[in-house]
Amino acid sequence: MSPDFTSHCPFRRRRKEARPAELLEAALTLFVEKGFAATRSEEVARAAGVSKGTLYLYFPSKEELLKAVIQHFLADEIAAGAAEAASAEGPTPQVMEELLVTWWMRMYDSPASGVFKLVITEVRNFPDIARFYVERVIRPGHELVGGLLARGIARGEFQAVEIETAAQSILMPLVMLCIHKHSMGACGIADACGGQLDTDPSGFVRAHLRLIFKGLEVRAPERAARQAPSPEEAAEAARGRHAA
Amino acid sequence: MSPDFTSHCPFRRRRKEARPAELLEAALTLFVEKGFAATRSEEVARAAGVSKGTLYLYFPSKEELLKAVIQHFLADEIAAGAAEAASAEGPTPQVMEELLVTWWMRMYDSPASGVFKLVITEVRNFPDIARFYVERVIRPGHELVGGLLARGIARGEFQAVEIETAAQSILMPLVMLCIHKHSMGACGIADACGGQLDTDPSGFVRAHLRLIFKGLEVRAPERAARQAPSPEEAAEAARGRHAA
Amino acid sequence: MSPDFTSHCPFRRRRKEARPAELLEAALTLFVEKGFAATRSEEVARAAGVSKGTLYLYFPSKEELLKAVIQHFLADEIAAGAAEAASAEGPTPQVMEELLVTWWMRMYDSPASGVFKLVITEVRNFPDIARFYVERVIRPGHELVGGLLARGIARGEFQAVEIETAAQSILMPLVMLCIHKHSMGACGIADACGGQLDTDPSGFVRAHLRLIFKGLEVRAPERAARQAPSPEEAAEAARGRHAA
Amino acid sequence: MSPDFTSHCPFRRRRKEARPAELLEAALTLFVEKGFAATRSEEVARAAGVSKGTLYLYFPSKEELLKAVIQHFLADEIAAGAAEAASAEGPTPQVMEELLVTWWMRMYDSPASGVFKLVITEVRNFPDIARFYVERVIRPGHELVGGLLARGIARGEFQAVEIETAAQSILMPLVMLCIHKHSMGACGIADACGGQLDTDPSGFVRAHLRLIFKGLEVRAPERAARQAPSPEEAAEAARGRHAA
DNA sequence: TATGAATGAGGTTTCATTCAT
DNA sequence: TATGAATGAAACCTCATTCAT
Repeated sequence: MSPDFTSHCPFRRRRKEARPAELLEAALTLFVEKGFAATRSEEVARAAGVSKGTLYLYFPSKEELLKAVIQHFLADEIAAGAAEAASAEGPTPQVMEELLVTWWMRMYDSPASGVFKLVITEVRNFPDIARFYVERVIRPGHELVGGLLARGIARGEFQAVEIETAAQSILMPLVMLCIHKHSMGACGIADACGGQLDTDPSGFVRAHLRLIFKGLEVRAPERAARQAPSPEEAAEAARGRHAA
Repeated sequence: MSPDFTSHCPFRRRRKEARPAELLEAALTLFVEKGFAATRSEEVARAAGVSKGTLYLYFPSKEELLKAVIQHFLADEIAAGAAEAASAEGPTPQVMEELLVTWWMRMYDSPASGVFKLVITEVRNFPDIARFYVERVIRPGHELVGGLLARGIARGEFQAVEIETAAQSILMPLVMLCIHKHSMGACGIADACGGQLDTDPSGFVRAHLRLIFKGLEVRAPERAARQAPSPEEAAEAARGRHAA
Repeated sequence: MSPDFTSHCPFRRRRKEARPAELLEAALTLFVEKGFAATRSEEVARAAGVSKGTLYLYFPSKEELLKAVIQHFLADEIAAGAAEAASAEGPTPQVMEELLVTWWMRMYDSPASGVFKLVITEVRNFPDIARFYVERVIRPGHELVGGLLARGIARGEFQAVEIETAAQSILMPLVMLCIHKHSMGACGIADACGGQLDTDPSGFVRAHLRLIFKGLEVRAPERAARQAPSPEEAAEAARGRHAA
Repeated sequence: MSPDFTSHCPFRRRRKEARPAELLEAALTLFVEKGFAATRSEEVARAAGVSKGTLYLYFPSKEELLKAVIQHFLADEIAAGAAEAASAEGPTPQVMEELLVTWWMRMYDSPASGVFKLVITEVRNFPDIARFYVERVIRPGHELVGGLLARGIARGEFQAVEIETAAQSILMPLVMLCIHKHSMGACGIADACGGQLDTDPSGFVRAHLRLIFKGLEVRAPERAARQAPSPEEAAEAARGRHAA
């Protein structure tokens, strides 16, 4: 009865093929903003520019939509960046800093940054999510950081710390940065948590990593350095101080 | 004018006074587990051992119950612990370690640990929450840690780092530990994030703080001090490399 | 356990005996104001200065309270005034005017005036009410007015109109006056229906009765008193008389 | 942008357009019968042949449905009839009688007759209603009758009575007739108020108007036409005239 | 007798999902 | 393929009534 322009019209065809991705992105945004249960499926449809019924042509239920959202953004955005670590050259701290800052800020700026909040919120209601998340986010993330830590330790650049725990200390603030962006950070309370999180997230990531690298304590050797540093020590200290 | 018979009725009175706390605890547990929107108010009532109607004798709406939950557990549990910092004696790193481990593990083991997840989840839907949270949690927490950092710097124990940022690096993993407890950690996936988070949270807190204190990098003076590694040191390094 | 002062305390005893009447009056006021279904039984209790439970010591249910309210105020206030008609002396129009104005304004000023609105509102939900109302209000009212009309007709003071219908024309505006008091008249819209209803209800009753007595038309004989009617006027008057 | 398929679907469209009116009529009937608060919104839906949810597609709440009911039936039925008065020709009493009988019986027979009971019942709970009612019913009604009274007075057909008060005397029984239809009259008590109200409402309207036109009293001039009044009669008549 | 905490049936409203077009 | 009207289960909340004190 109503003529089907769809198959003849390249614009519409493009729209049709783009639909699932548009729906997923709209769903991610809304689920992250309001939570899964508090988001109405019609809102998702409207945000993607289609009607309620159309949503159900692409996803059989709201719950399947949630799972698809998480899979999609885990697969595309998060895992992608992790691969670049292997080929990196140079001193491990610098490699690690550049790699993590680059990787994480891409995450932070992409819609995928919301997935962390979403997963935290919904894992207990939809335990399937846990499997994806462990496999696609936690494991790759820890392998990336753990690999770099192991390399640093092997090369004598890092102390022989317990790798898993150190990876947590490194990664957890990065994850919190993304969570913050989509919770407190979206509430418009200026400087809620110390303004740097909102105003200069990559600066925070960098500062965090350097604190982890250098440590907080003023250690004996540095005080020793006042007496007589070796030439190597002096050079390294200079570099470190400069960078900090 | 009308005599208050309630005060003559000890059983009734005790229940009436106990009810709000029972309801708040039940509500916290369920809101943290399932999220606010996905928790039915009748579930809260049943979990507190009363009927649907009774809940509404004490809280005028589900939303007010949420706000009361957050206020109650922020006020009672979180802020309480923060006060103990001022009177501490001794070297700042040890003081800080003992204080934070004690404080945070009390949080972690109490129902209040769920508030972090709850706030993250709901703050955008109920922006009133943000104010409480900043005033009662974020600010006291940062003041506690920031104060200790400032003391350490003043005493020459710590390097002159940017206090706010360092406080974030210190606190964020602690917050993540609580969030983890109520999200992934409650999903029954063994070793989801490296088992230590679930099996030995206080060990993780301690290890995290020591990493922050000592730093990751092997700095020249340390190597210089030893010159040649002892056989034990060499063996340990090898094992570390192996583990990684 | 709680000492029973009631039996020893004259004030309280008086209160106890007065309770039913206080509850009935509070109930009437609220039922008239908000309607039966929209009035909560606790509101009635509070308005009477007792607690929810006490209401149920005197009336077994909200519905029985309604019936008691209507019976009480029909019996006491309305029927009472009707008896005075029989003994009246003098020309029927004056008797009628004085009697109806007096009787009705006592009604209008008493809480019983609300019963009309209440009955209209609730008869269909509680058909028992209809019986009371017909027996205690409609029949006595019509007998009062009908008796006076019959007397006037018998004495040649009134034309031989159909008594029932004329009684309706006389009484309906009086009933409407009471209804108005408790509906539009209570809405604070000045002059909603022509201000006289609100500002001078007895003036309205009197004017209404005089209009009924004298009629609206300027009749031929009156003009005849002034001058001789033209043939057309006579014809028209005849037609008018015929139509009547 | 998104094509409107609704317009291609005549069955659907017809239903969608018909629904509001069907719901309004069902709501009026039930609200008048049982009162607003005692009517469940599902009853309204079922009476209109739709499900609970569908009602809420057309009206955002039960309260808005009430307001829509009153607006709809005030606008359509009541105001409509009032316009016909201006163009009428002939002697004012006849014009008035024909016009009011016609107008009012159309009201009486239409569902709109219930609006009077509904407004009386609900106006104090929803004061917005008062404004509509005054503007759309009371004012037009009084203007219609008041205009005819003024015309009659100007032409010397009517005595110079106070127009507002006389309009009340004329209209109030008509309003009561409608109220009666939906309260006592619907209770199945035969002859509750004198059977004519139920069996011959237009007869009542006509009789009421004639009583108002002619008046009840047998007046001196009429008797004068027949024979000379006795001195007593003259005295009594004088007294009567004085009082008036 | 008087209280008011407690109950739970029942009311209003929402929303995931279906389906005729 | 796309729509949005329709549904009804289920959520939130109210309130008449009970009952231990």
